[in-house]
Formats: sequence, structure tokens, C-alpha cells
Amino acid sequence: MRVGEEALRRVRCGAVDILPAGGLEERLALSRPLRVKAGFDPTAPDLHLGHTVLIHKLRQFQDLGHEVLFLIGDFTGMIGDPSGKNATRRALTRDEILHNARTYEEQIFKILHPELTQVVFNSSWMDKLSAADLVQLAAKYTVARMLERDDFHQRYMANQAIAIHEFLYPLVQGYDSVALKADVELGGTDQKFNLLVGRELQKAYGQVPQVIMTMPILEGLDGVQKMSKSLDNYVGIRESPDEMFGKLMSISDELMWRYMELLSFRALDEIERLREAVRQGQNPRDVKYSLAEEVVEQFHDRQAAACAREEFIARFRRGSTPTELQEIMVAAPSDGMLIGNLLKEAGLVASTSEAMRLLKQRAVHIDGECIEDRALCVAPGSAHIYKIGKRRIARVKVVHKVDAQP
RNA sequence: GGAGGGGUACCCAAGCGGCCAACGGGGGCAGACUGUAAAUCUGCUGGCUCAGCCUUCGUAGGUUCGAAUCCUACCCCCUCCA
Repeated sequence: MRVGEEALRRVRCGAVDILPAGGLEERLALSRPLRVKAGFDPTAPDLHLGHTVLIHKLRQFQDLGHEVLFLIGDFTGMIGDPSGKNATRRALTRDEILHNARTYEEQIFKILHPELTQVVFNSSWMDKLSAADLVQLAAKYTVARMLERDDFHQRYMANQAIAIHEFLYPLVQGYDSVALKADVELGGTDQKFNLLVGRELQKAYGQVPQVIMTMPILEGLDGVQKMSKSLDNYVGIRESPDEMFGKLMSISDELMWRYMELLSFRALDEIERLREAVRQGQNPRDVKYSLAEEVVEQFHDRQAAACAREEFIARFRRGSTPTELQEIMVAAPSDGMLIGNLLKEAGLVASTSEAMRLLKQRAVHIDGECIEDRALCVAPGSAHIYKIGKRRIARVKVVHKVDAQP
């Protein structure tokens, strides 16, 4: 295997840090498949676009014939990485983690080559580690060096608590690299410290330290915080084309460029051209359309992406009702049901109080007609299209309730 | 072990006997506008049989005509000193 200039450029593209300098070139020159590791915390059952920045990079390594070690941190998940957070994180239960981990495997192969991917769980070696082994591991690193990590440092300086077990996280993650004999480890920029600990530990265990590579962190839909399930600012890779498309259209015009860089396969100069066009007065909406379409296509297919676009335009630009309507059945007593209760029963609102508010705000429509009368009583036997705001819409069929015999 | 600070709605955070369903900000939702579920502006944001009623301010009691606000006990979190 010869290291082509082009291949090297592709692998390096987008990375923030590659350490040590020149290390990647050396490894690639070894002419054997490298063991490329990336770890994922199974804290949420769904992978989202934030993860794909890293997974795309893994895929590029595979395209060059290297082997990917997709590590599911089921053991570390129970510690909860405090990286980038200003507080200790809640530890997950074993069941939650196992459930989440299982769904990961189904999802990653939308991007990765199965035959070049090894899915591994760090519990498989961590569970075997004895308390003595763990003490030995902990002896390989010092408190002072641990406190160098930015978030630990800040919390320490701010007199905020740092639990002892949080120190274990970087150690265990580093030990994973030892156990896997990783050649390269990828991670987000917030993982830099942990990745470096991996190098130290590999050295301490007599291995050649891995090359580390950090990728930018993708901001969530709010454009400020990192994309994460817990902040509900994410686009899951298993979401429907319409949902994905819509969510991507909801990002701000500014954030769109960031997504373009990190999620699109477009060449940099093409992105620059689009930027210029918008500066010249082209509607950024149209650029967003094409971005959303490209991303949907990555996880579904071309046709689904085109449909999603059509659907979006029809629904939000022209205000027409979606082609596929959700149908909801609600059972009402024979003398009818108040509109507030009906909306709640149909699951369109969380409470009758919310229904009342929305009625007052002129947000409720039945068959396109705005409803303001909170005393409106809907008799069973009817079926209409109920719309609340722009996005909540369903055909609600009101049926007769079978009264329980006294 | 000792001393101190704190637990308020989805989150942050005011309030410290009645004007508190609880200031303000974030988030969310809705309306207007629009070039988009962008931006901007406005409103809403505990529940219900909704111009009224019911339940919330760590938990359980108590004082009072009346408590998130005072008292007692308990639980939890944080800091400092050992």
C-alpha cells in the first residue's frame, strides 16, 4: 500500500489536530491496514449528525483499506464523561446502556463498510480488570497531569466538585487504546485530552503510542451548544426524510455554512462560490434546500430527498396540507366532546389548558377554518383535519364511545 | 468531626408573611411579517368541568385570618477548616 498524496490529503481534510506531527504519514507508510479507533458513549439510543462528522472520517480510512474499531463505551457510559460539562454527569444504568448500544450497531452501517468494521464494547475487557489492575492503571498517571485537562482545571479553580471517578474516565478510555492496540484514534476536539492519555498509557504498557486526530464539534440546531440528544437540538440519522429536511431548514442562515462544511461532501471552493452567490443577493433559503436535500440523501436516497423537498415547499411555502396525514381516532360520548378535550385525547396538545391557550391564540384550525370558540362541542361520527400551528396536523376521526354498562 | 451556603416551574434565577400561579433571562409554543420550520416583532408558557376552580416553591408537620416567605424535624447538594 503506497501512501498517495491525494489519499493523505483526504484523510487530513477537516481535522483540527493530528498529533504528533508527521505521525500519520509514518503510520500510513507501514503498508498494513491500520487499526483506527473511535469511541462512542451509548448515552442516547440514536446517532445523530454530530456523530457523523467522525463516522465520515472513519469511512475515509476504510476507503483506503484500513480497519475501523467502532468502540461502544458501555463501561465508560456508566461513568459518564464530564468532558465539556461543568458538572458531574449522571451515570446510566446497565439496561439503558445495553439498549442504546444495540441500536448503534444498526445505524453505523449506513455509513461504514461492515466488512472493515469491528464493533467492540469496552466492558468486554474492563469487566475483567481486577481492582488491583485498576489501581495499577491509576498509578500510571498523576493528579497534576489530570488537572491539566481544561474542564477539570476550571472546575478546580472555581471550587466546583470533581468526583474521583471522573478521573477514571480518561484512564479507561486510554486503556481502551491499549486493549485494542490502536494505531490511530479519532475524536471530537473536546476529546483531545483523553486521546492524549491514550498515548501515554500505550507507552506505559510498552506499545507504540497511537496517532490522534480531532474533528470539529458540530453545533446543534440552536447553533450554540453542541449537538446532543439531551439538549434536543439534534437531527437523528434514523429520522424520516421529512423530519430531517424540516429540521435542517430550521437552522439559521449563519449556521447553515457550518453544516455545509462539516456535513456536505462538497468541495471547499464550491461552498465558497455559494457563499458569494448569497452575498450577491441569492436567497439563502435555496442553498439551505440543497444542503438539506444532500443530507437526507446520505441517510435515505435521492428520491426520498427530492420528495422531502417537494413536501416542504408545498407545506410551508404554499401552506397546503401534507400528502400523508396521520389519522387519529378518538372516542367521544354521544353528547359530544369539548374541543379542548378532543385535542388532548387526540394527542395534539399536552393538556386542555394548552388547548385553551392555543384557541385564544387563533392557532387551531378545523378543515382550514380558524376555531376560537372554546365551548365548541364535537359530536361523534365526524372526521376532519385538525391543524394546530404550522406543524401539528392530523385527520381526527371522532367515533362513538362504547358506554360501559353499569 | 467543626463552620458556613443552598434546594423555587423544562433550565438558570428573583422573591423572604397577603398585591404570588410566583419578576427577569434561556428554551419551547403560537401569531404577525417574510425569502425558510432563517431573521425580526408581539403574545403565551402548572392543571381542570377555563371570565371560575384546584394543586405547586426539597419532604413532613406547626404558627397565622393568610406562608415560597416564620418555627420544628428530616432528606439532599455545595464550600471552607480538620
